[in-house]
Amino acid sequence: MARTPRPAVVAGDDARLEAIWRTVASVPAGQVSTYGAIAARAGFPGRARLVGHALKVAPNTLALPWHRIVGAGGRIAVPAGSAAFREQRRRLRAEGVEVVGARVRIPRADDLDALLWGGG
DNA sequence: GTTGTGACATTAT
DNA sequence: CATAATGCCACAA
Repeated sequence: MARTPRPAVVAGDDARLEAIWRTVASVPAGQVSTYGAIAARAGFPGRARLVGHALKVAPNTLALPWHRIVGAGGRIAVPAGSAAFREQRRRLRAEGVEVVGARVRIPRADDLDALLWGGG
């Protein structure tokens, strides 16, 4: 048979991205989450970078709330001053999220979303 | 196959 | 709060 073991319908990489996309989409408006939390929720603890990559390669048609995903401590992960940064800050503020500099004023965002997802 | 970089996290200093 | 070091995985050259 073919010596190219290249499964056309392999769900290796795509499956992970889909899982992450779904988790990101599950973040409620007005609430922010972190890469680590999303990764853990998607089933990939410790793979925060994978989340970043997933968002980067995420098709625009999914309309994922990427602006609700911030770094640890509510730190915006995009370069301050860039178009993405302003866009994210603008969207977060539009959803009632207080943004100061390159940070969102959400106390213990990690614990909060974890509690929200774990308790209800 | 190695190296460098990255929309990251955590711990230590 | 900033910097350095380490871990983690995916991708481009």
